[in-house]
Amino acid sequence: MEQSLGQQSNPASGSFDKSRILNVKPLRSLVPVFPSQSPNSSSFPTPQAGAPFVCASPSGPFPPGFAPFYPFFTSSESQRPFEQNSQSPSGVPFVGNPISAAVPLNSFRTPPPSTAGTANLHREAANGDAGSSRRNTRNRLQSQNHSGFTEEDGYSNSQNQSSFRHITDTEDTTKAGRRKSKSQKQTRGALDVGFALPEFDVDSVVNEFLASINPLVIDALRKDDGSKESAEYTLMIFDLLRRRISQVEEAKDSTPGVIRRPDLKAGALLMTKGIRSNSKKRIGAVPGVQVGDIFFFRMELCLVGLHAPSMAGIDYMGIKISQEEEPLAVSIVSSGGYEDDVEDGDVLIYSGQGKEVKDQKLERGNLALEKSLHRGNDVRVVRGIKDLANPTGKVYVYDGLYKIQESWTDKGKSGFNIFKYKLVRLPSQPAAYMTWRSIQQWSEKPTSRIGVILPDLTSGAENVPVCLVNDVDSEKGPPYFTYLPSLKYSKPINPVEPCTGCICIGGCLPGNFNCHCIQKNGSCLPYSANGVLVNLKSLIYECGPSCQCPANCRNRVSQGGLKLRLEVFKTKDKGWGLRSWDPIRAGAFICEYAGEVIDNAKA
DNA sequence: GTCAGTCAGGGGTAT
DNA sequence: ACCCCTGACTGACCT
Repeated sequence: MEQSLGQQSNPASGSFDKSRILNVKPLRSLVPVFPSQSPNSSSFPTPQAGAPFVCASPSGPFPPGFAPFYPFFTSSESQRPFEQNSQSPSGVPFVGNPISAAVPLNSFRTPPPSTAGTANLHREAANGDAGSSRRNTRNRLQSQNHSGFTEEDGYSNSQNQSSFRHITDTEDTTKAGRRKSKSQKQTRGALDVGFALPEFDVDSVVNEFLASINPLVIDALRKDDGSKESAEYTLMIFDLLRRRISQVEEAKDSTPGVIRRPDLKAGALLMTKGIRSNSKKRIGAVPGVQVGDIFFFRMELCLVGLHAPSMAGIDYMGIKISQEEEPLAVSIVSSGGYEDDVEDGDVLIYSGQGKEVKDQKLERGNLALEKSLHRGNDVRVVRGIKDLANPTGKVYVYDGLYKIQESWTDKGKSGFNIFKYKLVRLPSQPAAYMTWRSIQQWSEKPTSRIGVILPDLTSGAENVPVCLVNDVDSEKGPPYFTYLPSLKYSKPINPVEPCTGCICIGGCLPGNFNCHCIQKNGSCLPYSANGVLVNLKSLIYECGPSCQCPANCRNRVSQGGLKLRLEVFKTKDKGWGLRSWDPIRAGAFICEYAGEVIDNAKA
């Protein structure tokens, strides 16, 4: 996506808001990434003019010559974020709502100062809004209706009811459907809510979501099968859909023990709709996918055509050689499921497929790897690694092309024969997996990173250290720089109306429509179980000190402070920058945008 | 917090 | 129908 941001080196004209947020794919390496200088000949709607660091909102407004590059409907309506009931041209509520100017969060971690003004400010902020930003958001707050909902997400209140109403009338005659609706009734029966409940139906939400995608983008995805844009649009749509499904399913049925797989559901839907990239299998590099690209789900590998099987580790295809067709391996995923040997970053010892309850056979993927050894074709390798920043998750890194050098059979721990394949990485490919291996070392011992000036420039102000690094010249740090973990006000802020907290003793849970904080967020918890924002919203209400939920409540994500390993680093020719050692999922909280608050006059 | 165990899944290939 | 280096969830275990 960084390439979409512009091609010239002139500074931004200032005619649009740089603080707006994009839903972008995470950066893939520790190499500084800047907007591409190369001309873009894609069929996708991409900007023609711009500059490095130019940042445009998904929904505009766009500078001259800067076309929208967001796959959802945009209209002049959507550019007014405080508008009630914003609708797409087709009359469908926007799924990806316009995001207003970024709002600095007040720190919940620092104890309130003793002055009355700032104490009030703290209380106000902790109720889910931020001091000075409250003034910015007053319009929105005034647009709340009498039920206490904001209209911003397009799914609240009366619209909610109409959006979801027909679902209750829809007969689901499947077994699963009956089971679900039964449990849904039980859940609802236990609740005594004083307002009309929204009816959550995944199918309807999915249909609304799909309807909100600009058909031109879907058309372009089907025609342009294999480009950077098609891969990135596909992944962006997948992740937005996955998070939305996850949110709706949780709110609909929060019964413990129900295993939900929004990744599979979102993936299968996009597959059937043709929203995918490189649907035709091929040997070698995949257009639009670069060495070092990271993925968070196996389904993403399917969708961009990197590795087709949703679970299996070996992907292969039949290749006609002279008269006969023989299977050749095209890609493998090394994920630690077998006794692989990954000592060296450029060499991978990969075990054949077949669970160790009997001798493995030379068939399917194993046969394909054997044939590829003899034919000498390139094999794509994806490495699965533990996501240190998110212990429940895994990260898949595309590590480029390898060749199979030899194969043998070995006795596994269980005593059965397993096939082993030695794969060697082709030279002159950018570092990918090895970068992540290095980061794991740095996390344990930051001083092992080359060019470290300070292991923690926050001096302990954050939960995790932020490294200061310069491996390009001798400068010892950015000038005129003081680290502030939270907002600093030059004068006290006037208090605003008090907020009512929730009474969720054990923490706010999805589906609890009695929760005041969930109601304020449009009857959906804004965060997933691992703290990722599940829906595009311009304003989130977190729990505060007047709430009875604990500090680890799911609705207190930003209050947990920085969790990612960041580093401030020197670039070759563009000054100092900030990057992350940890992979950052779309929607994840990174850090508070803190600093000294100045008024217009001072600015 | 970590780990192993459980289980419902989807895409693709083989039959 | 079958295969498979998923991923969400649970509960035992440890610190």
